[in-house]
Amino acid sequence: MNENTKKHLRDFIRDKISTDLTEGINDFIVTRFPPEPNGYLHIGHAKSICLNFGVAEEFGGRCNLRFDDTNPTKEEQIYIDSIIKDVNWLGYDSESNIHYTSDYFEQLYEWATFLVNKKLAYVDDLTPEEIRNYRGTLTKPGTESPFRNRSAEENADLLERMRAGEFKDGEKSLRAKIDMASPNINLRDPVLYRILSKAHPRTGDTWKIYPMYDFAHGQSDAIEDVTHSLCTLEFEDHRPLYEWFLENLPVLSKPRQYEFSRLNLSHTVLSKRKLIKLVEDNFVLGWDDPRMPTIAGMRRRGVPPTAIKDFIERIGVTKSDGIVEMSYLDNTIREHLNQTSLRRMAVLDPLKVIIDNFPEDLEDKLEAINNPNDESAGTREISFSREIYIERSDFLEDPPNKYFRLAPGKEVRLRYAYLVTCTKVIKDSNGKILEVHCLYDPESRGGNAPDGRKVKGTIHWVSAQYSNKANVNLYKNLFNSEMPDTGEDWLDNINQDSLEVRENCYIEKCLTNSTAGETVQFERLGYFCLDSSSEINNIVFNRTVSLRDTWTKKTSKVN
RNA sequence: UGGGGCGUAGCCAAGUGGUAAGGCAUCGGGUUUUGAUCCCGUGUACCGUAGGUUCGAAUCCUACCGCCCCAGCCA
Repeated sequence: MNENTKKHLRDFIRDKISTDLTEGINDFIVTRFPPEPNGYLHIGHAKSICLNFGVAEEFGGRCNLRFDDTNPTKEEQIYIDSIIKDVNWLGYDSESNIHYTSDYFEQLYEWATFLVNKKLAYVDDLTPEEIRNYRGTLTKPGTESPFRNRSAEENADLLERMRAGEFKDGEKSLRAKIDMASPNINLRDPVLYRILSKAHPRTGDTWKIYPMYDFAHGQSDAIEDVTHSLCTLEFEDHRPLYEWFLENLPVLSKPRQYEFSRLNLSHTVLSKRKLIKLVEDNFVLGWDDPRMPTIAGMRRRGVPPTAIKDFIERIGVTKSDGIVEMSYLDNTIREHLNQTSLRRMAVLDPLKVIIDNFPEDLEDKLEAINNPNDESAGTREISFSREIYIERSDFLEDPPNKYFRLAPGKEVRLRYAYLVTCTKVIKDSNGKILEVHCLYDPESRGGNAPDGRKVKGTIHWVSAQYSNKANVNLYKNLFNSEMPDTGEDWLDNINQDSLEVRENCYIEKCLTNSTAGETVQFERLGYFCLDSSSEINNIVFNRTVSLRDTWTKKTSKVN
């Protein structure tokens, strides 16, 4: 999709920004993507990334990458690094405009003392458990803390001593003085600062207290002159708090928060807690396991970033939460790869075919088209020989009607090579087919017979002599159920067959020059790319996504 | 049963008072040296339900129903 044909994206957020611009409420749009560096980015984050960076691009504004690093107990530098890499890979500038909430710790602290002096915040001695009990429930109002009415002077002193590290974790906290009876629980004197004796990845040991999300986010937006703070639906209840801080603090700009629904994808999980579980308990091989819905996993699987962006654009931005079918993502990936990927041949379940009337020592070099959708991709040479491999599923001794492949006495086209007819089947004592013998039509070089006879079936093949061996990883959905995320037994839904390793595959010679990340099509099979672990003596390919297959769909329906 | 949201075909989603876009999937058909791609066609959506206002309602009003989120010193 080039600039001219690219459709104009429209949704309630872009509509709002449009009118804000035309009505002069803003003259420059600033958004931000605010990940907490406590895990790898996944496809759900991609939605937020594409929205925030996309909107900034479309309206000529700016999008800040801001690490929301207010909780050192969970955050790590490796996550910061991975996030920068992933955002960049998606095609957005993640390096020249990086911000950290921790850069604002001093300012945030100053604002905390400001609230203390205005008697809008107080130091509470209640323990976390007591605070919970005092908070009330969804239907019962909370109770005010006995420490709620300390003097500004005492609070200022206590806050200073909290910062100085005079108290143990959990011993005291700073709370906003709002309304313990509010029907919105977020307004029942939310905690602003907690004591955490934990070194921070960036600020080290300089802080003993750390701001909570609610006290940090809106103010950070204000500091960065963010105009539209776009977040997911679960923060809707926090908006009154977000605004409360902006109204009661001497901030210089007034960002506005807008909420959209987060992405739910079928047959996978998209919560960081669950993804961490999959990694740490070795249900997958790591954050970048190709079965993971992480950006890193999809990259390793061979998914192009443009396909991810396109998918995000297709599903739209709304406030209604639904679940998008994984097949929709797969389909979008296929669509992109179909246009761009080079065609190659590989056999993943080899069955040897011997062409009895083909010269024994001849290496017949044939011409094959690299990409029928892109003439500029040109052609390549592939070597044909007397012994070749075909897919075991492309031969049937007793084929059903309309089986357009190889069978005894039947003729089939070997793609870009010759027409061959099966003459003999060799089996072992158990009846397993060991090899198949054929005769070829020497006049059919390239695939067409001079007499013009029609041969319906075309199958792929690889020369036994002029080829390389490889391992191929075939991936399926990580979860069997459509919505594994519901319920405590989500791990029971894991698909035990999500990874199938084919160790005896043959690939055409030129595939040895592949590089990781360059996805090619194995004709009639699907899209594949070299795995990052691949070595010259141990070539490994990953299946990105299969080709659509109406044949097996049709035959399995009959059964 | 406190508060905040959401309910348009299997899925996503336009629509903002004038008589239901589009994409994906499905199912047909055509082209094809990938059973892929491509092309053409294909959907009685009681617009959550029930009332009401109106000449006219998916759009406005009322009530009800269903689903999601909130009781971390997580974000």
